[in-house]
Amino acid sequence: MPKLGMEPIRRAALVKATIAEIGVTGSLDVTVSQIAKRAGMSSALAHHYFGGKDQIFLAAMRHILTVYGAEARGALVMADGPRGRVEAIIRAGFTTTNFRRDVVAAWLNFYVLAQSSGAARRLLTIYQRRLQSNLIHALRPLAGDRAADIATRLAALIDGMYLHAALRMDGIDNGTATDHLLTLLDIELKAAT
Amino acid sequence: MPKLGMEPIRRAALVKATIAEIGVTGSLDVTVSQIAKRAGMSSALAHHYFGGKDQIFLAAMRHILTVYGAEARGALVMADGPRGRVEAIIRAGFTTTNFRRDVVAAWLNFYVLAQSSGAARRLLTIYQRRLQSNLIHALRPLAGDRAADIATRLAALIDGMYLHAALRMDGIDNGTATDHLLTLLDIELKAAT
DNA sequence: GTTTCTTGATTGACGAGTCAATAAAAACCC
DNA sequence: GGGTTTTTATTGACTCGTCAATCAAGAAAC
Repeated sequence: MPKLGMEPIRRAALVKATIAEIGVTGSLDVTVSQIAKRAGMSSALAHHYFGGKDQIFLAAMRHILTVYGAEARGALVMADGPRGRVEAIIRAGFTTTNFRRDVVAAWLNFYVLAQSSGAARRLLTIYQRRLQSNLIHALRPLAGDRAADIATRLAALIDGMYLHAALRMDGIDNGTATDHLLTLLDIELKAAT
Repeated sequence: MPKLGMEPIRRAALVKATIAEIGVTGSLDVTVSQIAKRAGMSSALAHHYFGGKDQIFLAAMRHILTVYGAEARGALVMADGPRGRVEAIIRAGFTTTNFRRDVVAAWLNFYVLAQSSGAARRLLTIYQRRLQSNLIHALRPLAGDRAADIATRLAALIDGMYLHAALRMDGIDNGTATDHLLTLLDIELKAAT
């Protein structure tokens, strides 16, 4: 039965299954057995490849971050001009792939975990810094000194809208969320003295 | 030993202890025993008064919402003019009492829980509607038809800033968070055609 | 025959919820 | 008022389930 070179395949399957299972439960209260079963293997194998539950979840989150980063970078090179770049960054977070039910669930739990887990916090910091830096660079030609300030507000509104859209608060979906974000961008740039 | 009329006292102690314990753990993975111990009683008594873990946590969250609501209402009546009212609403969420480490932790976990628990979601909806409605009423004299739209953005930025401040993302604390929110208010009002 | 892969079985711990039993106050009865 | 019953408060001990992590052993490739 055993074929060679299974490690990367198994790892990928486990990561995928972890995200799916978190999506179903809505929380990190997911057993290794559930994950392993969905990934088509025994729980012992999951432990064998990842060592422990925490590391499985961190790998899953790292994967989400990677996909998100790749998508954002892709949109960034296709974008036209500074304004288009900011738009691309804003839109990246609300793509169908980055806004799937299970990915959203993972993100929310990730925020919670970042309070207590150093590893999670570090990962979050990386995401945050990258977002902030991308925004500032794109905004600089449009807003000069005010770029950093605007970027902070935009970044916070991105997360806020993501949260509201995730929980369908006030009937917000990813479409209206991006609309509001682009509106904010408009008035921020208009308000440049 | 047993004194009469203990129920409200015990309930309050358990609610308080629950929030504290969530603050320490950072998650809802808190045992009833831990909560009960901190509240100075046996875990059996906690079950006796609340029935189950879920209900203990819901009561804790209801308490946080109540305190927040009271504080917001109080600030609202003291506020001067429409603009002052909006400011009061914004500031209420970042008060020292509403921004304690343990309260923040409870909020984050509450968002996660709202994905899967109907009761939590209902509670969140109430909070959300009240915030939205307060904002709209305060904004109406200042922005007319645009009030609803602005309120949605403000509400989302409040939650976003709360999140960023909670996780100390980008060095944001509750002070700078409110600054950014007031800045958004300024430029939203300035952008009125 | 050694390395890679795989799992069933097991262990050990932990935790939610229940229950029977104890104790004190209150209410009732004469 | 003294005795009895009922109500409220309280807990230690226990049940039952779950789950992370380990391990020894089997099977296939090399």
